[in-house]
Amino acid sequence: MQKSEVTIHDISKALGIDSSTVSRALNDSPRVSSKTKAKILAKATELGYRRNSLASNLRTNKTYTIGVVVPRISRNFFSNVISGIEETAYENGYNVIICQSLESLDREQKIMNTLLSNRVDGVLISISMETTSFKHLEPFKNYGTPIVFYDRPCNYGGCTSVSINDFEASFMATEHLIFNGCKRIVHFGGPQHIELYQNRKKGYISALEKHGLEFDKTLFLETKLTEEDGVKLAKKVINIKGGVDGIYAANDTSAISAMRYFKLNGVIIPDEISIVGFNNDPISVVIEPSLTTVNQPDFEMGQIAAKALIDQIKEKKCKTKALVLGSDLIVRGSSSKIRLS
Amino acid sequence: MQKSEVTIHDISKALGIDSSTVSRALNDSPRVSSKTKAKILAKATELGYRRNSLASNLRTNKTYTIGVVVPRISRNFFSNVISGIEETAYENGYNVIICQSLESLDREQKIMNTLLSNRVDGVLISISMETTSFKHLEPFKNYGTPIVFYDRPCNYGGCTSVSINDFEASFMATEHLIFNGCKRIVHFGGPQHIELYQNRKKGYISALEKHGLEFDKTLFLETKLTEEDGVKLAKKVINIKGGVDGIYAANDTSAISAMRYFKLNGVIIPDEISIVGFNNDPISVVIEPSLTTVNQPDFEMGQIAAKALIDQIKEKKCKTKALVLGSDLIVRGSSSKIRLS
DNA sequence: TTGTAAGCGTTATCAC
DNA sequence: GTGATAACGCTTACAA
Repeated sequence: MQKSEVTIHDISKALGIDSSTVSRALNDSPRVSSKTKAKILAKATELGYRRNSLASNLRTNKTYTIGVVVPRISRNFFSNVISGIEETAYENGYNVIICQSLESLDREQKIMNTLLSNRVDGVLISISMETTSFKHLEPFKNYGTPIVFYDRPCNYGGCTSVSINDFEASFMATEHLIFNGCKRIVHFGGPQHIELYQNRKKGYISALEKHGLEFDKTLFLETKLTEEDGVKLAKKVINIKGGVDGIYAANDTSAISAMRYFKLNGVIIPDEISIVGFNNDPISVVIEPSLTTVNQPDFEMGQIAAKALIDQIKEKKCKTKALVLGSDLIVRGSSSKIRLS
Repeated sequence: MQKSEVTIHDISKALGIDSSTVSRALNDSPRVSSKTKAKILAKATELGYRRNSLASNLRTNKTYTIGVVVPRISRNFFSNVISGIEETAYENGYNVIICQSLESLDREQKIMNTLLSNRVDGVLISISMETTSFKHLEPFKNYGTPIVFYDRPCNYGGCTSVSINDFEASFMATEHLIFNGCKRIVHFGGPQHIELYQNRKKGYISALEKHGLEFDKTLFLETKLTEEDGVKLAKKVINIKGGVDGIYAANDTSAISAMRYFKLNGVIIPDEISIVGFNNDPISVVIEPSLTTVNQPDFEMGQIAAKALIDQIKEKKCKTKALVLGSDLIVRGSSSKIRLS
């Protein structure tokens, strides 16, 4: 019931040892004899001492905390990335502070301000879909606080980006539809100021061209790829002149939402329209037919991004511009002319 | 390119105004004339000043940060709770630091230690499935740092718990199966040292008894309700002597996993076995047949828990022991003898 | 190996 | 309304 805040000075007084020695002992410095170290540690636990990180961080100008900015933690892909980040961070003695931008630039700016004020040692960020300028990242440069982008790479200040090869993955996905006989393939694209979605579009176009299919602008539909967008997109697809026999969506959320709309409206998948998504969301394997989709190494991406950031915090490593991970297409029922379970 | 850390002293020097006045101005104290306030603010932005929260927090012994401990952020229910927490926290000027226990007591203990060291102003926690002792919460009492439980209530130190009425929800769910003609209903239960799962079991038993169905111990199956558990449970159910015509699962994860196993093995749902889950996971509406499930006000739960905690941090409110929210059963195809979409 | 003393950046308590 | 000064709890030269 004591409202104590036991400090090193309390331990110091209790033992008649100077607080500097206590500090050293608690930090396991080799400059303290093991005898006194033991005495101090014992007293510390006895009194219920807990280091005050605030004071310590202020003094050392290190927080051992990294900020993680994520568009939306409820997306399975991102929550797996976060788990990977946490794993690596904790292994290296870093704490993680997670913030959701909810795809809003305004929130993202506020978040960056708080992270700055809290003097995080580094930031891992997947920029929001609204982010077009990087002004809110500038201050970090001045402070020498490293930033690493994950999933959505950015050409900014020579920062490292960790992602998959979106062009190639997109190319594969589109080509798969072509191999399955699709000739009029719609692409559900994301905001085109985001490099990631540009690359997915480019991969799509490139695959079309390789197979002698001309890129038809009316078959490219740009949205934020939310569940609501999925329904709107599905409606549009149904009304496209000349018909559509395939869809390559830049995420599963929109693909699944569209699929559900099609099913409710009697459009047979994959017989009438084949669909390929992106992210391998848990729903993609449950929906019927199951959704063909691009699988990314999400957990690993988190680990690698965290490792890269920590290396930069320790400034032992030179910055790698881009770390590119592999990905693979998981073929399921939604894209095959023969129905699979 | 400057490696500056602009402090109030820099502003102080630049203007020939004492740093204490600068501090007051930056905190919008009424004891500074608006003229000097304007001058200081202008200089601050000019120099790119950012408050050092570490120093400020150390001095004031307040961090305006609350720790959130969550079993697993990838669970839709929890990520929605988190969104609710963040919303309310930010509105009230609090930062949120999210930590995953991954249902491990060991991790939970480590997390609590870090939160303590970081001197969070309060903690919101949904205890892990392994948590049987509360020793790791003790230190918070000594520091006078309030703790609020959410989703999984606990009788500990007079702390507030925010949850739904699990007994009632469970009762409803089970009764619904009975109304649909089920006589041999299996319950997929969670760890019974957790109050939440005790209450769900009690609700199940109570509903059975009300309708003259005896509680059969062999129909109660306790696991951690993971996806893997769902498969194991489904196998067991198929082999239960005397057969089974209904399942009430304490979460959707296990229910959905079991459903998928049943479907692959030719067990027809709901004709042969009706199923009801818990949490209204996004998958529950996509799977076929869609899953009848208990819907909880997740986002709201987060808001309310955060509000309760913040009130206690400000010590303006007396502690309410328990805050109980409503819930409702969403009836879908998995529990009706007539198939629904 | 241990002690002394200064300081991290901010705010609170006095004065004036 | 503003200024001087001490203090929050910890770390780290430097001294002993």
